[in-house]
Amino acid sequence: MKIASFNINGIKARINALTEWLAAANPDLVVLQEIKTIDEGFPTDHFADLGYNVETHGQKGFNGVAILSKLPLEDVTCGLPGDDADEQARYIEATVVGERAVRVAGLYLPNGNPAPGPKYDYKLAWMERLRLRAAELLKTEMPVVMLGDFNIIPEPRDAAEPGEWVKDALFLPESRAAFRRIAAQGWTDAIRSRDPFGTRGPFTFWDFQAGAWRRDNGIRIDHLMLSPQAADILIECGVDKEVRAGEKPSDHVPVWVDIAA
DNA sequence: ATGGTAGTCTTACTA
Repeated sequence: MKIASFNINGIKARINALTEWLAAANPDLVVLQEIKTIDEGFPTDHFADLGYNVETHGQKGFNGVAILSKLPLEDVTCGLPGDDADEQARYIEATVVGERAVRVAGLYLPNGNPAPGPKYDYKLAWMERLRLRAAELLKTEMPVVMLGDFNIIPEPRDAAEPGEWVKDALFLPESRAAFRRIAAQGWTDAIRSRDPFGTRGPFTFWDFQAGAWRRDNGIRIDHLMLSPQAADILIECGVDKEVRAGEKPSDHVPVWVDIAA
């Protein structure tokens, strides 16, 4: 079962790029971030015609997450538990049943800039809520794939120019510690696990500004976190870097994992 | 110190 994550930065602007990537990569399930539309504005019928079941958790103008899945989705829940007053659409979970049931948690973690400030406080509070939810997911002892745009650069080797990020919410020590605290519950960072001693990249995001793509000034912020039961059945994973060179690209590229499920 | 680019349904805000 091939499970992917793609921050598309606006479904209206990215419908062609997403459709082309789906045809090329043929994922069984993909979680999307930054759909930037309300549920009613999502082109559900278009993706249904391509053979995908569609679940959306949208919001007007900003944020918004979704799941496209060839296999039926069960027990879909929208929103990260822990704050009923949080109106930002950044989290969706579902169970997908192939040869066995897999719980998928798709997330768009707050950016947090500028730091310090209220946006950074929201990021850290959101990560604490995610830590609690992640612990609950591990308790199920199901294969769980928790994936999406984490807006976290875990280590200096995950940035082409780490020095440019030292005051950024994506790389501040407190951000990285919060991410590490979740990972240390028992999650495997799939991409890093395939190249544990790698010294640079692979990157998943290149800013639209300042020629970042041309200069390969990227960062790795889209992550595939596997529960122990999911890590045990890991076959392969990857980053579809070539998508960034396509027509009207997102600033992120897809990341994917293939598991025996 | 600043700017650089892209998306949304704003004429600002987010990233």
